[in-house]
Amino acid sequence: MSRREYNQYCAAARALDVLGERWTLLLIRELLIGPRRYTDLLKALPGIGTNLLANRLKGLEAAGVVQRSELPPPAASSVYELTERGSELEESIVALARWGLPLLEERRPNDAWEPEWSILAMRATFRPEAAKGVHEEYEFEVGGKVFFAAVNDGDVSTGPGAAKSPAVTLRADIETFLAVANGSMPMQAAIESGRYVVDGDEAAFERCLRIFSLPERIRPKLYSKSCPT
Amino acid sequence: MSRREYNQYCAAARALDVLGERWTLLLIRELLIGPRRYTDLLKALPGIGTNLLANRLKGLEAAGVVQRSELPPPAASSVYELTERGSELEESIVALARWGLPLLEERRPNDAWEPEWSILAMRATFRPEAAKGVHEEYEFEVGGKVFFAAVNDGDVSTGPGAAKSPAVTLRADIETFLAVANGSMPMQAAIESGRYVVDGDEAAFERCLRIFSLPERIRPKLYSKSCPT
DNA sequence: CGGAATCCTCTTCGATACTG
DNA sequence: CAGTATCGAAGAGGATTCCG
Repeated sequence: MSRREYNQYCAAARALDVLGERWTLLLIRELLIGPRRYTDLLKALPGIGTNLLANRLKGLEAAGVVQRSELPPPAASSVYELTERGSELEESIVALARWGLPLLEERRPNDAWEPEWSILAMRATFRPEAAKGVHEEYEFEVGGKVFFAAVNDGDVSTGPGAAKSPAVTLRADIETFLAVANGSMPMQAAIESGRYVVDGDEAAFERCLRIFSLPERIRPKLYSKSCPT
Repeated sequence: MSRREYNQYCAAARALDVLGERWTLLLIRELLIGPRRYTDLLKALPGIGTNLLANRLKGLEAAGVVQRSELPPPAASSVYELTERGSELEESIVALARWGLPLLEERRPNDAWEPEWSILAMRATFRPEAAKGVHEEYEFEVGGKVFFAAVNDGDVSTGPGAAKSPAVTLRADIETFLAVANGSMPMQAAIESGRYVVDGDEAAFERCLRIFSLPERIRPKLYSKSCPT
């Protein structure tokens, strides 16, 4: 019952033997954000089908990429999480995401979106050259979910939860957050409409925007769609 | 007739909508080495099946990742090559390959291997910290195929063909080259057996080995297999 | 011979239903 | 909540044929 393999003595092919099936890399993306229960994963991956999820988890567990762990008694439930080896996939997934950014354009009617996905997206849009000498944290609250980005010179770490001491806090509803993020709504307009709220140091806010801006080449596409003149 | 898509407003998911099908990333790996004719691709991807290859190429062409171009009259034939956008996948594929290196272990009986694959493999095993201050080229000839690596401080470029002015030239048959590369045969033994020939500056040779060595953590696995004592 | 289109079988996917 | 069982639909893989 061996999984289909490529039979090539090539590191990329061997990686794809483990990761190349449908859903697998998205499942790992989900676990990169943090440990998740089975049903959380089902919800975060609409369309996966419960048998496939179970198969993938089993395969990844056998491959040493994922492990189960039991939560302590009060919350008697088990979660899936990445092993250390699994966490090393972050680099690959962020690289893929970076390549995929120009494909994002506007959100389509059936597109799912979870605020947590920003946590990885920000690592993909992070521009080290704009972050030289910057040491500060930003906090976000989108659709009720809180996450942070901690910039440290040319480096960034992001995650769920609050920042320790944010220089700025940004709050928005999902639609407004996405419209600003993908460039189809100017930040200025969003703030004036009251649907985007910024608290904290103004200069830090400007830095935050520069550090996590989308690559320039995809902005024109977006603007030309939403502002056809 | 729409391809299966994930319907997630997420850069990684969008990238996988284009790249996630079976064979696609390996096909791109092949084109990263250089332009290829249809039949070259069939040979380099054993098992793909001609209809799948045609489908994948069509899909990637539609996605702007691959383009066809006609060679000038003498060699009246057409080749497939990556567009600029397609070439930007190098980072993602090298990241995947780097993650897959520990899975390589020994070559299995049915594993295909092409000398050209070293061209990408060397970008995956390249260790920038070992290449600080180094500016020189290495040339390789394996199974009759020639390729080079040009190290430039913390940077490397690799490709098919001869180096301009190699500091060292390494020559070996396929089996010996692989055995040394994956650590199951000591370089010393290979040279002494006469199946591995090194020409040029001795110090440069040592640097070359350090710069492109496999990560330490996978070496013990290999040695314990081949030297069970 | 290079570059596919067609046909046929087998596997995998995806959705729903069902179970501890 | 966390999966297993089932089954039609889509995709993969191999062989063969077709066209220039």
